[in-house]
Amino acid sequence: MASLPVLNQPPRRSGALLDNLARRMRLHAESVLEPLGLRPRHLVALTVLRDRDGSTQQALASTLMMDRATVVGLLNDLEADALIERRRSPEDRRRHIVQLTDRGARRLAKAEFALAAVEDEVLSALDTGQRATLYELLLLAASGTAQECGPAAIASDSPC
Amino acid sequence: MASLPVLNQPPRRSGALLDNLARRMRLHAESVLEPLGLRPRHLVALTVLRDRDGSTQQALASTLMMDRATVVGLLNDLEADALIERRRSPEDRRRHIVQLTDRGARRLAKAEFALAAVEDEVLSALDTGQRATLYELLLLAASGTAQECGPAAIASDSPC
DNA sequence: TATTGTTATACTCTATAACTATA
DNA sequence: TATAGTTATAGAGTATAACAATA
Repeated sequence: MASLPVLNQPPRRSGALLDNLARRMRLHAESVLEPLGLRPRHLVALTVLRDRDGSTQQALASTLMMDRATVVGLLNDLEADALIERRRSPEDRRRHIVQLTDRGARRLAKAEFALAAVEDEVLSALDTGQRATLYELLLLAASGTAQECGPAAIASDSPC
Repeated sequence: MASLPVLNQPPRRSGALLDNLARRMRLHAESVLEPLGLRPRHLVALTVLRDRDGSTQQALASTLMMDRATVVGLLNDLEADALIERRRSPEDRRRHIVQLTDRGARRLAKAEFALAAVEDEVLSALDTGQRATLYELLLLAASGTAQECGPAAIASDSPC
């Protein structure tokens, strides 16, 4: 009978690799984003807001898997630079509707253009096709799940 | 003449997606790793040490893209739990050779086994084949480049 | 009473710089 | 003089809890 070598290997997970690669990308990106007055977490937020025009802060926090309070500070930065706008929801005046401004969209496009060099360097071991595949898988994984769970919900095993 | 729609799209980058997905994975992983006395960054270090048996702290810092000083604290945690060992290099007594202990290897395997559920949840939008592809691409990207650059080196544009 | 956004505070992770020892 | 590891300190990023406005 043939051996089953796969069973003898530890079950290697993507988590640690994902952590490591994200860190490399973030460190390289920081210096590129600095002249644009942005930090990596700002870019993540802007990217989400582009795809989802008009989000409440709460919904944004869920998508980013950050606390509401953390998002407040993040949006303050972006609003101070007029990259996003907050307006009260007419239906529910407790809510703020957050929207990317034209200026914000332009800044984001500029940042993504500048980040091409960073991606080239960090993903230098991947060819063009592999990079495209990676992007598609990341997009599918990130948007497909749509986990509306914050850290607290995860820890408490709530269904969310 | 046919239009070139691709040119009209902003050049979307993987960086933000990578950040977001890594964050989701990390948040979920934390609660699973807690009973094992580990944190996500410990797992990243253990994973590297398994593949590269006998590394100096400096080399480990380069791979993890962390400062040497940060690695010291990280290894202190792991050594206190006897998951890694430090011994002086005979050739150069300034160096510490870091090695995964048997106990450390067992703990890592245990953690990776426990993290299967986390990966199932965070990558629920991906089927088995897609997850395997993602793992392979991440592994290739992370190990292929072998960027021996720390944050300082990146910022200063040194060749490293 | 529950929810949205906000503020104030504390904690974790990390980088920077100064120190020791070896080279 | 340069390098490996360590220590001490400061900064960024985040979560938690308490608060105000609204539902």
